Amino acid sequence: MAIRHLPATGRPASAPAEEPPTPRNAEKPPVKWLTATELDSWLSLVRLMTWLPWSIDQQLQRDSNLGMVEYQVLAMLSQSPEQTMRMSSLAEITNASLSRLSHLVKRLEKRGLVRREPDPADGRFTRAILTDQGFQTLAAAAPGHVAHVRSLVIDVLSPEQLRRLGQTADRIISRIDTSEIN
Amino acid sequence: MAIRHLPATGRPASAPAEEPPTPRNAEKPPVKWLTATELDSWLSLVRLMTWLPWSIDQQLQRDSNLGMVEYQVLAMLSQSPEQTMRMSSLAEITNASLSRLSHLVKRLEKRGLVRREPDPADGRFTRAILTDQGFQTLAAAAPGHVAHVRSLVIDVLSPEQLRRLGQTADRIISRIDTSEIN
DNA sequence: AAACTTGACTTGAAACATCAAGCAAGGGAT
DNA sequence: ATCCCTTGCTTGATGTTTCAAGTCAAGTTT
Repeated sequence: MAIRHLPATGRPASAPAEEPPTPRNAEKPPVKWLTATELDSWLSLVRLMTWLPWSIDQQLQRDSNLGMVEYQVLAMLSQSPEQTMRMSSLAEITNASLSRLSHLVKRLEKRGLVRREPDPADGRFTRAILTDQGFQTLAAAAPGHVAHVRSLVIDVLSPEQLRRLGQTADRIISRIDTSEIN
Repeated sequence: MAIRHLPATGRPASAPAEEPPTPRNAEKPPVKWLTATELDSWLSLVRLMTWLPWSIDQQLQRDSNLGMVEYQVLAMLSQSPEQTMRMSSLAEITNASLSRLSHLVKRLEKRGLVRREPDPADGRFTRAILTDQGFQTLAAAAPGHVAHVRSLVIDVLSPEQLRRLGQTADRIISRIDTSEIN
């Protein structure tokens, strides 16, 4: 008797076995298990969510000694007026908790890539500021990162496929947003 | 002067600013930066990879006190003959390092959801075995998990969209596989 | 049959993330 | 003015992951 449902990752090679759904007994809505095709697609997506970030991290770490979130922080700062952003905005944009970001930025600060100061306008905010060295680091990391993203994603899909992928992603994200509100 | 490239997550609301590519000077291949549309799609994908796993984890943790990998471990075991798998297979399938899996399974073992024993056939392998209680836990967690996956992904896409999404994911994954080999 | 090598883990320390408090600045409300 | 309350972090303890060794069973060599 198996639970016919889900997450199994595994590189393409190993496909998960299929089985009939568990017998339902109780009176609650009888659980709409996934069909075989749905399951397949879902598992592909799970694999993607598992391996793609891993691969991106891998490349960044290896070539530039940066994790993806750290890269994002630097990248976002570099695009902001005065290379500056509030901690809270950075946190939101990178999906890091404030706490995580605080620790992380402290480490970046120790490495000299970022500087922090209280916002003169409102002392509650902390402004994170990209240093020169931080910019250099980012500039050095960017080409390799872009090349990697291209070779894994952009260049293996047709423009049309890529566009659709993006739209589908947005669709799912919007569902997450609304489901997380209540 | 900004680095015109990438990862910025942020909930749908905040869109990252665009800027011209950094001037190239050196003699290396001149970096094919992403076009605006490519960047958009890529950022959507990054958001998906950031938030979807987060949301799944969230639900599992809240309702069943399990992380996604733990769930996967239980699920994979439940589908295996004798509810048993070798650590190495589990590691591969869940994309956990052996070390991570070892720690993780130790915790599951402490919770009584899994048992371990050396493979009688070859003492180098360790077999992880789903306990009864582990199965109960999984069975209790599955319906909510499936419902969540449905509401975020399966039920918001047409069968055709879902199929395409899965295929695209596979395509990217296969690129990762080959790129990681060398 | 030692002496190696390999494969499959396990372990402990260090890096990092999460969680629960704490703290300080800026508004109100009284 | 003083007392709350909220906001935006920061910190320390705790938990998890990663990293570098270490262990131990099976082969392989010699």
